[in-house]
Amino acid sequence: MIDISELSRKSGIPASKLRYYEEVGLIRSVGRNGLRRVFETDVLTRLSLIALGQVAGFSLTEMREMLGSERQPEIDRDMVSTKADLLDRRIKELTALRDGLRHVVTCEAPSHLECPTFQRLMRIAQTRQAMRGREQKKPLTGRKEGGANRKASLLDRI
Amino acid sequence: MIDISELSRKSGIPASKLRYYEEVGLIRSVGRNGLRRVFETDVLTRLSLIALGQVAGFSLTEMREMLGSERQPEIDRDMVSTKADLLDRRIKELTALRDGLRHVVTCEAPSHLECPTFQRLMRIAQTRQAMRGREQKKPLTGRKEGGANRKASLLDRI
DNA sequence: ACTTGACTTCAAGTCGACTTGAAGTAATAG
DNA sequence: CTATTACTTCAAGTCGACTTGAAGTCAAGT
Repeated sequence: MIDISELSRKSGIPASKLRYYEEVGLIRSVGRNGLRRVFETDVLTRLSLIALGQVAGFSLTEMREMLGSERQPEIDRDMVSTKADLLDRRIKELTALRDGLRHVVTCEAPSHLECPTFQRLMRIAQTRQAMRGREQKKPLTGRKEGGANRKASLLDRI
Repeated sequence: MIDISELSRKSGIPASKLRYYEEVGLIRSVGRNGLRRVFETDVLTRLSLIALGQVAGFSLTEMREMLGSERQPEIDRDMVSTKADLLDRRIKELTALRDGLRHVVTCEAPSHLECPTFQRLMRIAQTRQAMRGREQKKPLTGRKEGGANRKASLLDRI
């Protein structure tokens, strides 16, 4: 049992962020001491899990769904698997990109625009541009109302 | 010489986005026909270049600096090189992550939290969390005033 | 001469993940 | 018994990259 400042200290996460995470249901406090939130120490693990998920490209919303509000966070294997595949594709793209960039640095074609490697790169970018996913997102909080659309997909993030 | 709707059609980029790009100085129109913007056809190349840059993790601000307002976009080799290195690091991270995720799917440790691979992963995430860059950003437009701080670094995007 | 349709500007909204600031409260130190 | 300090809430701001909407303008077609 620790309070928010200690959790903050131990996790390296600012208190505001912790409050935010609680607000959106990613973590929960087990009670209060006066006004002060009191957490169980195992939220530390959960926080690591969340940080990991973020690096892997999960959104907080996804993670809330995955981790559930369960005591023992049980991980959805299908979701993880899908994400791994997504990562894999992204890695391939980035690798092509990296090699392309490296090439650009050393390439001595009169102009990059005439260099075939560069042109292949540009085609990659175009392709990406073309396939923009259209999905419905449910808001994390209900704080700000309004209802238009922008359909950022997983592909944008990973 | 083409007008915006044709540029939009040919590039697959919505007109609003093209106007925005012009507003922030990424592309420029060579004149007007009435109110209508008129572009030179070679902005198409520039737009590909921009798309490419985005995939590579450049921000629009960076690209404005790199591409300059020059006719022949000359590319800054140092910047590209740096970006390639950044990409490289990111690729390594993502690879570790992907392998880790794959492992998680098949791992039969009683709980993921006890699995050493998983714990190594979590350490990666923690490390990332720890090193948050602090840099000054100049705003792209002067549209919305205000001056607090949030220091998203390149690392967040790539 | 007028309508139409495609453009124009400008301000404001959107999204996710937070941070910031003002105003309030409550456990502890003296 | 009051300060102090550390928390609390809630609304609003931030960032980048755009999109949306209202209101205006203009060239071309009838």
